[in-house]
Amino acid sequence: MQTMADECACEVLEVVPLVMRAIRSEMRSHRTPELSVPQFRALAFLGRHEGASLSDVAEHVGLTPPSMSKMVEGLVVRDLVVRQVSPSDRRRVTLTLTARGKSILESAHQGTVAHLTEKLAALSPEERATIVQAMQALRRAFASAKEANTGIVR
Amino acid sequence: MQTMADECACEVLEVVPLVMRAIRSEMRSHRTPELSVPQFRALAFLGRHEGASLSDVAEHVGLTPPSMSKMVEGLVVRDLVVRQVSPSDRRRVTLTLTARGKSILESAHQGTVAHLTEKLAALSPEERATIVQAMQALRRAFASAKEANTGIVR
DNA sequence: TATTGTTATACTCTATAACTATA
DNA sequence: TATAGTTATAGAGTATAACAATA
Repeated sequence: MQTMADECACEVLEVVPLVMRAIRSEMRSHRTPELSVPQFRALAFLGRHEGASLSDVAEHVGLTPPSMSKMVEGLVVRDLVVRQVSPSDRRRVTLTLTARGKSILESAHQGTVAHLTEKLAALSPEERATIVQAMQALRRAFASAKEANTGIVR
Repeated sequence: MQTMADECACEVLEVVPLVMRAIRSEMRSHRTPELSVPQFRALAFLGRHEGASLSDVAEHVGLTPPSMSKMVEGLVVRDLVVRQVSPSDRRRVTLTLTARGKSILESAHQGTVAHLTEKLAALSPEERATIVQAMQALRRAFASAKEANTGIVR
């Protein structure tokens, strides 16, 4: 069903940047502590993977190690993340959220979800259910092989 | 159904950045003529609205006029866009795609759709149909009142 | 005076290349 | 030699403020 896959791709290409723009602008607004989307994603990853290394986070967020090193430096200065040398392999660093980091991650998440929820309230319950299903499918299609190894064939 | 709207927002917040990353990386790859996502969106808008002013494009893409002015300067230098003073109101500029601009817009669109299609091929036809429906709903929820039609003409 | 666009300036984000420390 | 991370440097991309031209 090649036509359908193409149509689907076109729709995704048109709509995803639109939604992304809303997410970014909310994330950077002053209603919520100011975080860029990659910063938010890095904090969220650390929330789920306590003690991850710099490379782990870089790979998940999709940045090069130097860029991530710089981002982490900023997060450490802002007291959102603790960076420690790993005892077992002194080349590695171990990253964890501070209490403040956890709290700010949570606020940013809440604020953004609230804003999206407001927009989604214009839709019907059935449409929202469809969106949930679609997001789950897209997650399987686009998740990196490492983090969520589902049925992605090559 | 507040819970559902919240769940829906959470899913969107997790998955949309993931898909966006794939779109961006394809857009900037060398398979397709290198364009940033905002550049692509500006060209696509000009494809649909020939002779639009700088402010029109800035508003659609979501940039300030100075930023758009700079972007347009780059597109003019790359021979993708023509910038002319409007005869009726000499403060305005009239922007149009060059033949090269049209062709590069089309290549970028094709290349990105092909890449997305490849990823979506891992899903079932039913799942793709669900995604199409979800995208249509999201478009309604997030499109600016002014320009509901964000599509590319194919 | 108000509007349209540009210039000047500064800051964030990202990359590549070269380096340090450790294994 | 290979790996993990950092530093140095450069280039987009974006914003705000100030300006010029036109209405």
